[in-house]
Parts: sequence; C-alpha cells; structure tokens
Amino acid sequence: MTDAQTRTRTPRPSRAERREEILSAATRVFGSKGYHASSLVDVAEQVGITHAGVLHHFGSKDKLLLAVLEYRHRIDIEHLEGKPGGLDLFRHLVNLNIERRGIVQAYAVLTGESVTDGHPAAPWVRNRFATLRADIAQALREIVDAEVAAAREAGEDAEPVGIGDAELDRAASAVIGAMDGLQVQWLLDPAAVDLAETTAFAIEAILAATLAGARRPRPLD
Amino acid sequence: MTDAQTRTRTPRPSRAERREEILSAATRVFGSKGYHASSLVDVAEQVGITHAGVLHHFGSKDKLLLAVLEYRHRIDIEHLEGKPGGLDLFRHLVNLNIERRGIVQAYAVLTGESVTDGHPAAPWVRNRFATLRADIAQALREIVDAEVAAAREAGEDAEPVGIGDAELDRAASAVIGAMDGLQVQWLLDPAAVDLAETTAFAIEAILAATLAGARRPRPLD
DNA sequence: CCACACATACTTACCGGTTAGTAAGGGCCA
DNA sequence: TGGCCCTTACTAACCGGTAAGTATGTGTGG
Repeated sequence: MTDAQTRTRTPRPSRAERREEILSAATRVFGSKGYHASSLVDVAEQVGITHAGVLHHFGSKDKLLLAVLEYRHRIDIEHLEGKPGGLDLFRHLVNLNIERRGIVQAYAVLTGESVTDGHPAAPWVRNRFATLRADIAQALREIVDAEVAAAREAGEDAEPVGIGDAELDRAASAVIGAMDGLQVQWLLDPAAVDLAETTAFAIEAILAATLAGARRPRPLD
Repeated sequence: MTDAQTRTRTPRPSRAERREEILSAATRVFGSKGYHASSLVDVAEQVGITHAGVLHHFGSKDKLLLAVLEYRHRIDIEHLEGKPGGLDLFRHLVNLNIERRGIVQAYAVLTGESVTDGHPAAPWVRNRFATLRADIAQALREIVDAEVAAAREAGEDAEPVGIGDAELDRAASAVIGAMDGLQVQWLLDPAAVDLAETTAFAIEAILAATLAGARRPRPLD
C-alpha cells in the first residue's frame, strides 16, 4: 500500500499461476513414477507447499490427474497451431516425441497404467486414441488420394480402386501402435532403439503397404 | 487317529502346487490392477490364505513379481516347444495373444509400469525385449535370405545387396512395438481395433519394407 | 505298529510407515 | 475487515513385513 512495488515485488502466485505450477509438477511426478505410485506429498513438495494445499486447488488426486491430462492436451495443441495434414502430421508426430523424454515417459506410463481395471485415466486415454486414430486416418486419406490421383494422371494401368475407411483405420491404429510400442522400448533401453529412425521406418512401411493396397485389390494371404 | 481318513481326506496342497496357485492368482491380480496397486492381501484371499502365508512362500512382494514373470515365461516357452523360425514365429506371436485377454493385459500393464523409475520388473522386461528383438531379427534374417536367394536364382536384375544387422534390428523393434502398442489400444477399446488383423497387417508391412530394403540400396527419404 | 522328533504351512497379532482426505485456524492482501 | 491461500493437525484406512504360536504333516527308532 505504501509503495507501488508490492504489485510486482513478491508476486504471490495467482490462483491460475499456482495451478499451473502444480500441474507442471504433477506431470513430472506422475510421468516418472506412475499415478498409483505417486503421492500428493511428492507433488506438493515440488511446488513448496503441503499436500493439503494441492487438495485445496484440485479437490482430489483423481481430479488432479484429469487436470494434468487436459493440461498436457492443451499444451500439445497449442504447440500444434494450425493442424498439419498429410505427411506433415507424421513428421510432426515423429519430432514431437524426441523433444523431451519426460513427456514421452508420462504418456507411456499413464497409457500403460490406464488399462488396469477402473483406472481414472482410462476414459481420457480411450478418447485420445479415438481422436488420434481419426486424425491419422484423415491424413492417410489425403496422402492416398493424392497418390492415386497422380498415378491415374500418369496413365498407369493399375486400377486405382481407392481404399476403404476400414483399411485406413487399420493403418492408423498400426501407426499409433508402432509409435507407442517403440517409445516403451526406447524408454527402457535408449541405447537399443533409435526412436526417431525406427518410428519413421515403421510409419513409412505402413504407409507403403497402405498405398500398395490402394492399387492392388489385395496384397497377399 | 481313530480312522485312516485323515491321511488322504483333505490333501493339503504340496509346496509346488500351492506355489502355482499363488502364482496364478498373482498373475491375475497384477494383470488386472498393476503391481503397485495390487496388495498381497488381494493375492492371498484368492488362494484362501492370509497375506502372511503368501510371504511364507515368496519372501517379499518383489520376489513374487519376479516369480510371476518367470512363471509366465516358462509357460510361454512350454507352449512354444520347438522354437519356430521364419514366418512361423510371426504366426505364433499373433495367435498367442488372441488366446487370452488376461495374459495380454498382464504383459501390457507390467510392461507399461516398468518404465517408471526403479521399478522391480524393469530389468526383466528390458531383458525380455532384448531376447525378443534378437529372435525376431533372426527370423527376419531367414526370411530375407530365402527371398534374396530365390530372387537371385530367378535371375532378377536387382542387386541382392542383402541387408545389415542394424536394419534387421530396426525392423524387429518395429514389429515388437506395433504388437505391444496395438495390444494397449485393443485392451482399452476392443471394438475399435481388430487385434489379429491389424497386427498381421503391421507385421506384413514391416516385412515388405524390409524385403524392399534388401533389394534396393535405399527406399526413400 | 506306534511314539516321538522334527519340518513344513499357515494364522494371528502387531509394527512402523504412508496414503488420501478433512477440519480448523492463521496470515496476507485488497 | 473480509476473503482467499495455505498450514497444521488429525483421522481412518491400508500397506509390506516380522514374530510367534499352532496345526498338520512326515520321517525314524523301538
């Protein structure tokens, strides 16, 4: 009151700032130890408060987890800006994971944990997979359509039968699966797996197989 | 004492039988709830004893976990008998997972959980990945060699440059990753993913890309 | 065939520690 | 002064692990 410096001197974090601090800490803790193995005390002492202080902001541990997931999702789409389509989406996905090991670990741990019975993150993860599957299928559709159109324009003799939604969904699931599975291997043994290279290889392989299926009626079997 | 029925009436399970009962129950519990979220009481009451009885047989919760992993591994290789090589290995791997959802869940949960800091199952899972990677790389080697030899014999003009171990390891990692990642998606939403079909598709795609790489110097980039 | 010695399998009881969540009050800031 | 942030203090539950006692065997010597 006496002077104006109180305004910016020791700005006690506003509610929103404090919440972000807690969310950031919780992301770190949940990511490194998993949800069940983490405690509110772990999270709280990283922010410099007590675990009751955390509960003051988020009510319960489950609610904090969901807030963390939403928080990460919000960050992700902020970094994404204008959603890339087609091949750019895959380039983006490959690069995204290399940036920070912590983020990869958080996703891998929480995703793996979510398949346990009645896990609070299960609905969120399920929904995330569905969205991701749809986005990737859409990107694949763009690539396949462009490729088929190019082949047709070039006057190829192959019949451009196109490709159904089921095949695209299948390919999208395979892409997501390869990415997630490789992340786990990489986290456990970084020296044994080159994450970026192997992920790119797997995606290219699936993409090539999908394109092949778009031209021929059926590849093999 | 008065009669002889005491001898065979309630034949208390032998040590080996009891241990198997506990291991089976622990597999079920750890698989459905994860390791950290499970308690020895959970396991014990499925066998009809107390948690101290479980500790009598296995010493500690960590040792029980490791015993469960070894137990499952032993069952797996018993079912495998003479190790199949080449394409048979992949057929086996695809079919293995469809048999029982519980087993898939146990592997998925424990594998995902193992990437947390200092998890007791981490060394075991890491070693399992290494072994699996080597086995699959070997199977791929057989397939590629056979294919290249056939192409050469057919007098193709393509240069059969063969393929290096690094490429095989990369492909093997991709195969394992796709399998594991698809299992997680399937566990979370069985209606959204056809596990067998999508896994087969992914493996075929990676196999085709590997074979393509064995003929041409480099596919794309 | 039996009695005794011993080992095994388990139970009951308890320990120290940790958990999420609640209640109430203190202190800072407008 | 009044409201918000957070701490202190606490509860009830649960955890893995230990210790000690008990029932159920099983092997052995007479």
